[in-house]
Amino acid sequence: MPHHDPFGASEVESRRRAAKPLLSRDAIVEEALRQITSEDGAMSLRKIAKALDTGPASLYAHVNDMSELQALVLDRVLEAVKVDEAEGSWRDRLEGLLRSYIGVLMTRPAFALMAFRTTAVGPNALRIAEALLELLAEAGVDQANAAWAIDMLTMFVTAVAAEHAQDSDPGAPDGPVAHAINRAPADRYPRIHAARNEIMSGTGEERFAWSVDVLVRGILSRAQP
Amino acid sequence: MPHHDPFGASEVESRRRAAKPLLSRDAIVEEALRQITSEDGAMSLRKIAKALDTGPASLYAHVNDMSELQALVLDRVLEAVKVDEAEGSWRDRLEGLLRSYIGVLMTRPAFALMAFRTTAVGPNALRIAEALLELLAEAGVDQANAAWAIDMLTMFVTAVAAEHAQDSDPGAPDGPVAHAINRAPADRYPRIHAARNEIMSGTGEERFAWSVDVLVRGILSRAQP
DNA sequence: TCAACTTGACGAACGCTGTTCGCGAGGACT
DNA sequence: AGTCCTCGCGAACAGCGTTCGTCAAGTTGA
Repeated sequence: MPHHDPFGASEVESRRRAAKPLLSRDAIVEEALRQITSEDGAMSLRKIAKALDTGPASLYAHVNDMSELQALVLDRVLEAVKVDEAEGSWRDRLEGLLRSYIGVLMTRPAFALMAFRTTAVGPNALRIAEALLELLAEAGVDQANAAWAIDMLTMFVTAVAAEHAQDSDPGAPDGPVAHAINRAPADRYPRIHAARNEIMSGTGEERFAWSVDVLVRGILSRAQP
Repeated sequence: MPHHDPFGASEVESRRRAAKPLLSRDAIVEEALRQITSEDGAMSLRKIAKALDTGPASLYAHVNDMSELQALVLDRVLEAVKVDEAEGSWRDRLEGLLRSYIGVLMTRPAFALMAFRTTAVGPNALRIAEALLELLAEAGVDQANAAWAIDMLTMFVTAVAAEHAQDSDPGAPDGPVAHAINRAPADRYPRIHAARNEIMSGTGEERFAWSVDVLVRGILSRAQP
C-alpha cells in the first residue's frame, strides 16, 4: 500500500497487546469451565485458545499440561460442594456432604471423569477431606481408620459419579446390562437368573443411600471392634 | 437405533481370499490384546490395522465401534479371573476372588481403564457375578442385598485398579498427595495435619484388605439387622 | 536516546486419534 | 458369459495435545 493515508490506514499494531483481555491462568480455567458447561460439554486446548483469540501454544505459558488444567478446573468445580450445610446427627451430615459432593460431580459428565482421572489435591479437596475427618471423629472413629475411610468414601463418590457419566445410563430397563442379564442361561447362571429382578431394581437414589449405609456400617464396625 | 450387543452379534463372514491371514473378529481382539500387553501398552485402531496388514476402515467390517472392541477385549481379559481357586471359608474365598479380579485388572493400566469405562456384561463378567452371588448366598445375605452388593464390590475393585493405573502412583512418599498434605496449613486443616501420617500409611495390600473388610462388614450388617 | 537483551506470545507444523465415504475388484447368481 | 451386488479398504476428514522457532514488546544499561 504505497499511498499514505493517515485516516484510511489500519491501526498500528502496537495497540494489539493491551486491547486483548490478556491471557491469564484464571481466564483459561474460566473458559474451560464455560465450555464444559456449554451444550456439547467438551473442552479442548484448541477451542479454549480460539475462544481467547489466540493460538493453542499460548496456553502453555500459563499451564504446563492438559492434566494440570483439568486439576485446576476440578478444584474450581469442587468449590460448589457444601461441607456443612446439612443438619442433624453426624450420620445425616455425612450423608448430606456425600450427596452434595456427588451432586456436583454429576452436574456434568466431564466433571465426574475429571474427578476420577486426576487425584484431587487442591484446596477444595482438602476442605472436603477435613470435613469428612471431622464427621468421622464425631462418630468416634479413630484417626487411623478415619484416614483410610475418607479415601474409600471419596473413591466411592467419584466412582459412582463417573460410572453414571458414561454412556447414557447402561442400567436402563433395556440397556446392555438388562440385555445381558436376560440373555444369561438359567442353567449356567442360576443365581443371576434368580436375582435378575433385584439386580436391576431400585433408583439411583435408593442405591446411593444403600451404599452409604453399607460403607458407614462397615467403617464403624471395623473401627469399634 | 436399538442397542447393539457385541456378544450377541454373529460375526460377519469374510469373503476375502485366503492369501492373507484373513481378518476376523478374533484376530482383531487378539492383536489388540497383544498391543496392550506390549511395551508401550496402548492399542489403537490404526496400529491394529497396520499389524494386520490392512487399512483402518477394514476393521469396521468386524467391529462396530472402538467401545465395542474394548468390551470384547475386556471380556477376553476377564477370562483370567479365578472364581473358585481360593480355599477356606466363604470370607476367604470372597477375598481370594476379589484379589484375583483386581490382580488381573492391574497387570496392565489399560485393562483397569477399560474395565472402568465399559460396563462389563460379557460371559466372563457374568461368570464372576454368578460366583459373587454364590459366595454371598453362602454368607447368608438375602438375594436383594446380594444383588446390590455385587455391584458395589465390582465397582470397588474396578475403581481401585483404575486409580492405581493412573499416573505413576500419586500416593508415593513424595507424590502430589504427600506434597498437598504437607503443605496444608495446620490451622486451617487441623485434622488433616494431625492425621497426615496415617493418611499416607500402609501398603496397597494392607489398604485393600482393610477395604474389603469394611465392605464385607457393611454388607453383612446391612443384610442381617 | 538509542541499542542490546530478555521475555513470552503464537503461527505453523508434527504425529496421533477414531470414523466415514466411495471406488472397484471379485464372488454369486441368471 | 454376462450382469449384478457385496464388501474390502485406500484415502480423506475432522479433531486432538504438544513442540519449535520466530519475532515483537518491554526492560535495562550506556
